[in-house]
Amino acid sequence: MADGPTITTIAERAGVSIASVSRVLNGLPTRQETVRKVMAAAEELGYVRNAVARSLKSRRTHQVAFAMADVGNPAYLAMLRQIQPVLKSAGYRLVLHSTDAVVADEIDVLHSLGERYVDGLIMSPLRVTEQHLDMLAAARAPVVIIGSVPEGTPVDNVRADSRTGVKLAIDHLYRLGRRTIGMVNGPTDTVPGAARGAAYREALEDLGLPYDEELVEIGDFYRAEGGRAVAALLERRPDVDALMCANDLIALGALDVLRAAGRRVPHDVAVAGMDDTDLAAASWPSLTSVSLGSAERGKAAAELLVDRLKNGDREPRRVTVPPRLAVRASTTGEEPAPYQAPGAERGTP
Amino acid sequence: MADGPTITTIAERAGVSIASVSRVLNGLPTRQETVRKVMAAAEELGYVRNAVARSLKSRRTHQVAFAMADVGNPAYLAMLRQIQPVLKSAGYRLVLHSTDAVVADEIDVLHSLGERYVDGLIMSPLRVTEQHLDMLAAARAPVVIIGSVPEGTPVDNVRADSRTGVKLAIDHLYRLGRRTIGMVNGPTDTVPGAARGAAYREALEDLGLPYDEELVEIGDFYRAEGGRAVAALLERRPDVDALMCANDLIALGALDVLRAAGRRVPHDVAVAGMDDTDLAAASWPSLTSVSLGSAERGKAAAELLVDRLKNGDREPRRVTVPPRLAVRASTTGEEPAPYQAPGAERGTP
DNA sequence: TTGTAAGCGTTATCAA
DNA sequence: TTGATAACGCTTACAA
Repeated sequence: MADGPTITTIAERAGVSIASVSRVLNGLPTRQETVRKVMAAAEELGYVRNAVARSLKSRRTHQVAFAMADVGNPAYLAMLRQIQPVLKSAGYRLVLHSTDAVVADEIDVLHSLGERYVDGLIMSPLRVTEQHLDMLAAARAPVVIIGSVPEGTPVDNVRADSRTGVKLAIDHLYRLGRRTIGMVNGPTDTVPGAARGAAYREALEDLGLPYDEELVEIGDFYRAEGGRAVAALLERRPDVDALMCANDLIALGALDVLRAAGRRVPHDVAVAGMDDTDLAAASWPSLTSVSLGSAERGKAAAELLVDRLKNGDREPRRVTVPPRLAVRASTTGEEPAPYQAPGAERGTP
Repeated sequence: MADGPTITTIAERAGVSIASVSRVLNGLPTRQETVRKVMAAAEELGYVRNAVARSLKSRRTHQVAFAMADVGNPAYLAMLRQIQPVLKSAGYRLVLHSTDAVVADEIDVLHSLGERYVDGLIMSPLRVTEQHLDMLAAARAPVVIIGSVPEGTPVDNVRADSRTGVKLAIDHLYRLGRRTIGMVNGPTDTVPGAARGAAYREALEDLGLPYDEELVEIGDFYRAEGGRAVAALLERRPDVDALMCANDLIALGALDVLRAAGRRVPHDVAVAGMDDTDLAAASWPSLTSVSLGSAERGKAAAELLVDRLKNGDREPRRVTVPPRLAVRASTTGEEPAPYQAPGAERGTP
């Protein structure tokens, strides 16, 4: 942990000026003999370039930040997993910010761009407030937002399409012959809750099915809460033959409760989740689930940012990632063969 | 995205020297009038300190790196989730490195400490090679290793105890009356594979049970592979009444295959996994699983590093985190009540 | 081809 | 209490 050598140390050792050292290190035209001497000295001293000093001079840190509410959330994790390699291969390090779903922390991150410790930022805010928009307009580094921003906001933007996602699932249930399709949602004062609730209603309308408030139950985006909500729904409407759950955890809660109630899935009640997390493939029966393309959104966001860091100013771009329905046993009854490898699973070590 | 103001800009605006600006900004004793002028100018200009310049001067970046094979791996994710808040509250940013299980990449990360873009590093290497040890001895910043390093290695070190972990599970199975306990392991040329295989053998010995090679099957740490291995084992030893699986994915594969074979879990065959991932609680039947304390290890590592960054040189410290057995239905047959909230689940948004 | 020197934006020393 | 100035470690004109 001794103090590292600098170009000055090398210059002395090699008997040349620091300018020559720098030139050699950067591959600029230099006399062969000088190159040799400098390389030898650098080698002997175990020289490594000081990234901070380079950044100060070049005004580039080769770092990019990714800010989201919580890495533990599978959706953000999926984004992160795609963002990382894109940045890495473009030569950027990744700085991770967890904002714990606190808006003030998000604003903080935007503000901290002024410190210039990163060249750009990818942010997936919970919701975009007025304050966000103000800060975005004044941001001191390029920002890519994963989520929706108003037309005209001067940032690149990647969005999901949860409305179409819900529709995919509802249409699927309808084609399977289900006509009494309930909805188990999370709080409707959240962005996803509101969007998914509205989408459910629209999807029914498109199919000519009546919207019935009795078939809708609001809980929270967790397994136990989801289970409770499903129990209440079943109590009220024992004739329900399908459940559209606003996320996978709620759907797992639904499976718990249906099993306890002696209802067979999908024979009596078909169940669909959303987000297509690892849990969907792990549960039994495995869970049909709508993927909103978190992985793709992460990848797109990283690519947009890298592109912008190359080409300073172009028009802000917008990318919308289409949803995808992963059909599994909880609606069709057909478990995949046990030996068939599911997607990218990860385990020990 | 205009070029940000610097202390020079402020100095001009306030009609004072840059030294005064710096003093005010750092809360050093200054005349009230000067403070006012400087603060006003800083405010108007929307000044934010340049972190890079500060770092160059102070030789501290307030950044810490965490390097592991793959964030997608639940064990590393659990570490990350604990590391993040510890660092954050200590005033450090987190730089994330995924090494993709490539040893050269790990060495690279160690080498890059010389660039001084971080004040310290937490690393969870796959295995610690000679080269690792050489680099660690010469590391240009404090390092905490999650994993085992030889006695005398000059780094703080946090380790799990997989041997005791396996023993916990085997003892549990034994107490439930199982006497023909099979082992489904991953490759034994990996560190976890070797350790868990050896621990299985020892645990049996401790109980006075014979070690029988026929009861051991090697596959890989994935669900499909695990299933295949279990099928082979069942074929050879249909009398097996319990399966110790080297991780949760293997255990899920075991559940798949046992179900397909018409064997009831746990009535005919009890199943235990390892790592206690989210999947263990999500599966059905829910999975008894050994936690090796990834979360605790992450937390301990972060705390060790923060402590060392405060108190330059103290003796290297070693922390061992004890394993814990999460008992669930795959061994006891008792599903938790559906309404009972499982651990910290995360979902939408 | 090489060296001198300025400058990136700070902090910190030293006189005034 | 303040200002001029020298670092921090690097890149890059500009001169030699």
